[in-house]
Amino acid sequence: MVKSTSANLSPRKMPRQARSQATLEAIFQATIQVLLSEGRQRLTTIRVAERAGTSVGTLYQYYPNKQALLFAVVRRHVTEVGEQVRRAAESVHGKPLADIVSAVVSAFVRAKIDRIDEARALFSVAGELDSRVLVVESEERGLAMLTAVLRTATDAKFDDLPTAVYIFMAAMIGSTTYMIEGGAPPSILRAWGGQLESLCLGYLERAARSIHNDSR
Amino acid sequence: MVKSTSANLSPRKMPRQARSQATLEAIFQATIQVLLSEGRQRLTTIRVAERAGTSVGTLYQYYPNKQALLFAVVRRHVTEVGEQVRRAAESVHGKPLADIVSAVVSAFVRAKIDRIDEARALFSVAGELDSRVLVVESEERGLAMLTAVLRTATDAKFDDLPTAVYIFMAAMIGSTTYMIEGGAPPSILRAWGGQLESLCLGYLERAARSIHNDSR
Amino acid sequence: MVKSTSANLSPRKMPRQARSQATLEAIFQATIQVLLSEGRQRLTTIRVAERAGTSVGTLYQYYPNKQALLFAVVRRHVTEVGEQVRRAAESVHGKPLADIVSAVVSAFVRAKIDRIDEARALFSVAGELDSRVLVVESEERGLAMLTAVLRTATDAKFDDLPTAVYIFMAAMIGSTTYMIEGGAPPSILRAWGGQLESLCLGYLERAARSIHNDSR
Amino acid sequence: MVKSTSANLSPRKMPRQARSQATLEAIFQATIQVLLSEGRQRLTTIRVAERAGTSVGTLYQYYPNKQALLFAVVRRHVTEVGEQVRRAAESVHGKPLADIVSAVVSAFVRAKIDRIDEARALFSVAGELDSRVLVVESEERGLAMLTAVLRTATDAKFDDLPTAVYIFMAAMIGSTTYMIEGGAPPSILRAWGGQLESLCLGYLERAARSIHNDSR
DNA sequence: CATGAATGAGGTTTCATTCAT
DNA sequence: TATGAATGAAACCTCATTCAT
Repeated sequence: MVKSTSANLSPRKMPRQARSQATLEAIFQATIQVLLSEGRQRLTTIRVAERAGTSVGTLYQYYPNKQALLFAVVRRHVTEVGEQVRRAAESVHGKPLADIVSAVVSAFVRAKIDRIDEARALFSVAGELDSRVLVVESEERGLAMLTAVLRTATDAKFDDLPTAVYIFMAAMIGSTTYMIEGGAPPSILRAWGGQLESLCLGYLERAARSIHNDSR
Repeated sequence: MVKSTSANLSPRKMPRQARSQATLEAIFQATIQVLLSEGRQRLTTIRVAERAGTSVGTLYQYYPNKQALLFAVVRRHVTEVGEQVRRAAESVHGKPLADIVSAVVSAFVRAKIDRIDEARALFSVAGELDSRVLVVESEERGLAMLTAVLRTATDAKFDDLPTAVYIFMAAMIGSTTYMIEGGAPPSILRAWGGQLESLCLGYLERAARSIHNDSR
Repeated sequence: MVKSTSANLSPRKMPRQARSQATLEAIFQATIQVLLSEGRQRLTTIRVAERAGTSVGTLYQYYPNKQALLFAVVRRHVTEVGEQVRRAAESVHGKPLADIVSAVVSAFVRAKIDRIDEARALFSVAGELDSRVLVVESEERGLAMLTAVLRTATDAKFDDLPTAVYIFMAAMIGSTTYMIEGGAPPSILRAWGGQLESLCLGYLERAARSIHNDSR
Repeated sequence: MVKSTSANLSPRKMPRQARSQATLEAIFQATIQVLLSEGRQRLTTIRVAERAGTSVGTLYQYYPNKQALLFAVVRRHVTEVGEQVRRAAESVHGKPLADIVSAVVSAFVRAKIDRIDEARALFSVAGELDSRVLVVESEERGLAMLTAVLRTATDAKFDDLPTAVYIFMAAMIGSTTYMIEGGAPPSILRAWGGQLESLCLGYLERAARSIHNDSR
């Protein structure tokens, strides 16, 4: 078995033919499905190949080993969610705090819920050391991005911006993960966007010396 | 869905001899240590026994199977953290919201940080279905407890208490998990109690029709 | 009583490639050989695989577990012996008692002796509950078959046919098993067919009201 | 584990104190009970000790190893059954064939049925090499004994006495084993003595030059 | 003597990975 | 390229036996 060295975790090839592309995607989706239906412990290469409608041999043509498969699932998820949030953040540069929080939180929640299967599958892999690498990378990009946009808020200045941003992110990501994974009731799931916005905004307002503080 | 055998997850015997008691505890601690140093995937019964300074055979005298070992770790953690929070909550019945949040949050944070090894170990097992059972149970007790205490807050009434409590808990547990697991810098770790209190209180004040709302 | 899991005792796949077919048969024969040379207690999957010239992994591609291996050996033996006897019995419908007994007994003895390795191997597994299932099934078919043919005997009618048939079968199978397993001397082994015929015919004549009883 | 060398199979001590005697017997009976209720594969020393109401340690005070336990069960059974038959045979020296067969067969059947638990338990151990040794020994004594008594039959002389005796024994023991183990219906079980007598006598009369052959 | 905790070899089974077809 | 049979290391778990208490 391949030990968790950081080598060899990237896909083997990016095939140009359409058929190969389809196979690759089928394997990718199958990985998620097996993770959801069987759990991390029962995720085997043969099961994935079967669910994808191919054979193990073919699977190994695209991914050098099993870790790479998990890596791919995690990477795609965090990349895409990150991308959605980045776009939202860019569109509210230089707006008031409430607008920024609203845009960022709702983009995040939408992205997660659109990919809820991926999110849950990812969770069962969260304990894995190798997946952590990707998540930490993405976390750093997220912190930088949020720091940048919050600095432009027209109506709030933060004494300790790094801390505020960290808590913001922890609240947004952590509590959403808790909810998705904990099997929250539909009523909560529906209200999630608004509640999370309230949670984050409530915190950030407390953390900011609001510019109009005195005029209240 | 992941199959849940649910068979025989309770410890095999509670031995009376002092030697046995020590062995039992050594195995318990070894499980946590191996989980932390090697991760869930590399947690093997032999490795646990070795780290505990015994043999596999002995391990199996106390736990009927590997799942039971994990079960024991998770159960003890959630039980003890839950207990700390419960005590704190009882001591602030009928106090103002800020006091309640402060007491609950700081009890939770203290309990988690006192058991930070257990908490991290628990995380790498979070994906396992069997552990979920315990966590869900404990969640339900937590919700009931928080609902009860928040109802007694002298200065806040909630239109939608169930939702507010759920978000409160998700924020408290979820973001703490995120932080502990994400490897937060010491500066954050130190500030955690206060920040988390701010996060939760900010939210709950927004969610409450504050009694003195008008007099502001 | 011995617990009967009764799960998954049928072979895993019937492969089409010639290589696989050969492997399957090699494993089958190896099971018998190991049973004979080492006994049931020392029949291990690794030993079987080694003797078959393959690896354990391969063994498990064909049989889902060890029980299934034993099951296969027993099933094939009782099926084939049963088949031989059935054919012999059909060929003597409507003949005199002596002819019927002669045909049935000699077919049985020949079938057993032709497969004497299987027969001995089977014996060391006889205590196993799962094998009993098959044997009992085959016993029932045997009783039905013998009942049918004895009813057509031209020169004998039985007051209590069910009992007579049962004793006939018990004598035929039981004493042959005893002999094969007890390590009878070659002289006995050679004479077995005739002696067993004598044993069974002696009994059945006593059990029948012989039609020509009076004219003797 | 002790390999099946023929060493060390005898009980460790024959205790004189009554309490020890009782313990020894309890272990003996427990072995049979476990064999019947769990099967050979699940016969473990701990299970036997528990069922006997003692501890493994104590068990090992009386038997040097597990094989010795099985050995003891088998030995006692074959010894006692053999003894019953021997007494019956002695009582019919110099009597007619029918009397001899009747005495021997009914003694055998009675002895077996009186110890039917032992008989069944013994069966699940039959495949074991070590038990075979005892059975073969006892078989030899049996053959000698039956040869001796049949030679005194007043009304029958055998051309090939060794063969006749062997078949007699195989029929008696083999078919009884088949019946007991096959789970014969009660009707058969009740009729067994008479039927078996008929079986054996039918054969032996055919095998003998009956002295009064001419006078028929 | 009795107990039962401890040991660890050995058995069963799974699964990532390779490679001949 | 695709397939899936083969491999064997490694995981889980059991149990005969010993020995300190």
